[in-house]
Amino acid sequence: MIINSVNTLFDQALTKTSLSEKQKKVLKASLLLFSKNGFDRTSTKEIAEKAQVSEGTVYKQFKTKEGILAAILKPFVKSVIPSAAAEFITALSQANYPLLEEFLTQVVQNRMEFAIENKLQLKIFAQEVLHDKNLAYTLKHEIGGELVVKMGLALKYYQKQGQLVAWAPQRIAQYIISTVMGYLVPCILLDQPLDVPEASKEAVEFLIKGLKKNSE
Amino acid sequence: MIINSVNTLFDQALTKTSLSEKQKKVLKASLLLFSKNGFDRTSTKEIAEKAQVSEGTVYKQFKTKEGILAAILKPFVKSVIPSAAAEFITALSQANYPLLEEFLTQVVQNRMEFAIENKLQLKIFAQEVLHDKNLAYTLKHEIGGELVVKMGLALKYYQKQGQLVAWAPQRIAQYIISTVMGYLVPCILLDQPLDVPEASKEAVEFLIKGLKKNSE
DNA sequence: TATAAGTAAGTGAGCACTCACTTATTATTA
DNA sequence: TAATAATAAGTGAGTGCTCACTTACTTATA
Repeated sequence: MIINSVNTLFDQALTKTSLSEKQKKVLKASLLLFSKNGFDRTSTKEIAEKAQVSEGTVYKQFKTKEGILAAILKPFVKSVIPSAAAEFITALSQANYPLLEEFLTQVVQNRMEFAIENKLQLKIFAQEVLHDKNLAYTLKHEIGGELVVKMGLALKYYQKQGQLVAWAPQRIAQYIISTVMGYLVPCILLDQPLDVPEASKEAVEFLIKGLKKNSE
Repeated sequence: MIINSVNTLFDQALTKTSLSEKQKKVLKASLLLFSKNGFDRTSTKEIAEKAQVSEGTVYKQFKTKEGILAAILKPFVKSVIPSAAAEFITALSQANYPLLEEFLTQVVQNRMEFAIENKLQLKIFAQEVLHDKNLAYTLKHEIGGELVVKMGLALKYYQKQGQLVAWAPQRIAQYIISTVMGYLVPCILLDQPLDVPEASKEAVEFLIKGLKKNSE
């Protein structure tokens, strides 16, 4: 199998780097193999073959196999917080979304699209999180914590508006994330397509019901 | 570190087998090492050391390393469906067809306890699911499908009663599972304790709001 | 005494990684 | 501009090490 037009967002990110064509092929091949078979069940020989490159070339740029993994995951992880934060802010500040439902629809749909575009990286990240407690800790406290703070700003706005239950932002964020994950997990595990507009519509229907402030 | 009183339920299951003491120690050690470091990052030498047993002993009973994994996961996976199905039935019949909220509380609390008791196996299973698409397929269609059918019986009852929204049982089950998973994942990843009564109370509060039939 | 359980030193295969070398690209100078 | 030097990119046959698994043997049990 030849590697071409696999992961659009990933390809875009690659063009911005100063890597040679062969090195980019190494990263693409690694992304595919790691996500399919796992980091530990992928040999550097396999990577070289899939990238149509010698094994020495693999090691010219990336000093270790872990280095390849880092080169794949770092840009992804680093982009999660900024892109999500930006999404919350635009959704809010545009003031286009006076209703909680509109805000949620926009954010849920956008985050689902982001996840689908990065589903290979997400799968590799999940594999690593299950192997490395430090990474799990980072995910919860640094990434998760930061996201809750950013999202919390928006949530508090809707709580003041009386549209959203008065639960802790952390708790509300958890429900939003886990509900969205419910749609993403099968798609990531089985590499199936996801009807994002339909899924986000359904998810938001449930979330709104579960999170709206009951008029008393 | 010595292996003792680690996993109560696992220990109980072990006593029912015809394995020798040393073989049981092999399984216990493997359970701990696999869940902590992952299957691929655990060597049979490490297992033997942790079990205070020679490497040959490991291979007397379990012909391959995969065999050890199967001996750990099979009893767990096989018990998921029956124990859940039994729980749905007892939750319904014991309290003589309780309110949806009472049913959900009972089921959610019970399943959370089951998950916590088997969290090491669950973590190993998750690792494997991310590596093996066939296993992911089995999880979704055989295990998941079966559970939805069993749970669906109860859900349909509550739909007829007018207590539960008229969404597809598959969809409702997904929301229940993902909401519960939201509480379980951090605890499984970081090996932290979970206040099950509190967590299930919170989860049900949200689920009831999101899933109750709106009186029209 | 026969069968099972346990041992520890192998064994060969596969792995991540290296190194001496070749080829391509860029910089420098006549 | 052409020739050459200097640097970088790429190659593939190693290399040593770890790993899953075996085997010849010893000890315990029925």
